[in-house]
Amino acid sequence: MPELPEVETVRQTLLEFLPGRVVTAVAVNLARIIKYPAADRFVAELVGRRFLTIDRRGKYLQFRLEGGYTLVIHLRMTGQLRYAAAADPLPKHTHVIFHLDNGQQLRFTDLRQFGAMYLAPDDQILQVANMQRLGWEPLADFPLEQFQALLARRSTKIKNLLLDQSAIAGIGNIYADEGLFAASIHPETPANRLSATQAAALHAALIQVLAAGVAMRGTSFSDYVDGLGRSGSFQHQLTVYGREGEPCPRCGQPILRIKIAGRSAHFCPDCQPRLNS
DNA sequence: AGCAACGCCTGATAGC
DNA sequence: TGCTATCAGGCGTTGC
Repeated sequence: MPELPEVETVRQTLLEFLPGRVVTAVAVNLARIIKYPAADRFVAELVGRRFLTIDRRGKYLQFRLEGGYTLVIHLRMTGQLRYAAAADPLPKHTHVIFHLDNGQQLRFTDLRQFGAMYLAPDDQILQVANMQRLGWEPLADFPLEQFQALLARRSTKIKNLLLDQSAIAGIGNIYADEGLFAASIHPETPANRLSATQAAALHAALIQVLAAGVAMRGTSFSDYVDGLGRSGSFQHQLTVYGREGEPCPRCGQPILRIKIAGRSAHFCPDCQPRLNS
């Protein structure tokens, strides 16, 4: 599933090809992907516009367009954005195709149809895409003391807090589990039971695993590929995610998987012990 | 306000 | 073999 490192890798890939290109036509084959405005207006307002650059905020891609508009795309679980030649075979579940003035295409493919697109003037796009709620950008703006203070006033399980996009933007299930293992913290620990030292270790661990994920061009665990359809390689570095029953890379104990708030959490029971009452 | 459960989706897999 | 049930989970919504 695309999290911060995967979305960042897609951004970097597409940045090599999209700036300067003009949208000549847009085919919307599944209208529910277009959240705002209605699909016909979405198409009408995109055609003729030129891509300027691409930004990322959390797991959201922001395509800056000529004329003061921004196109926001969220890949959710299985979304893929690929730059391809018009003659390349069209993958199944391709729901939106942006035709470009050089004959190439930007294609959005999404097996589970959870992905989302928004188009609005620059000064309205954050509200339209509900991005104003997003919290710290962990690789750019992640103040340690404020993170420690947030943990101290929240009682929810730390795994839930890491997945809360209004706290930290861009962490999903894979990097949450990997960060907690790297910091030796049990995923069900109440946030306000962590010491300042543990919070600092978690802060450092999150930055470390996210940066490693970017350096390895993402985790291709199931569906993820970059803007040219290429796999990442962080899946080979995973310590706990998807490794239920396999030995912990640190101590050899079998990795456990439990459910926390409906999501799976993977951890080592020896290296990530529960706090004593 | 904080927190948790549910719905949206399809393909892979488990179980009968 | 072929069917059905379950699971995967990001985020918006709903409700406690």
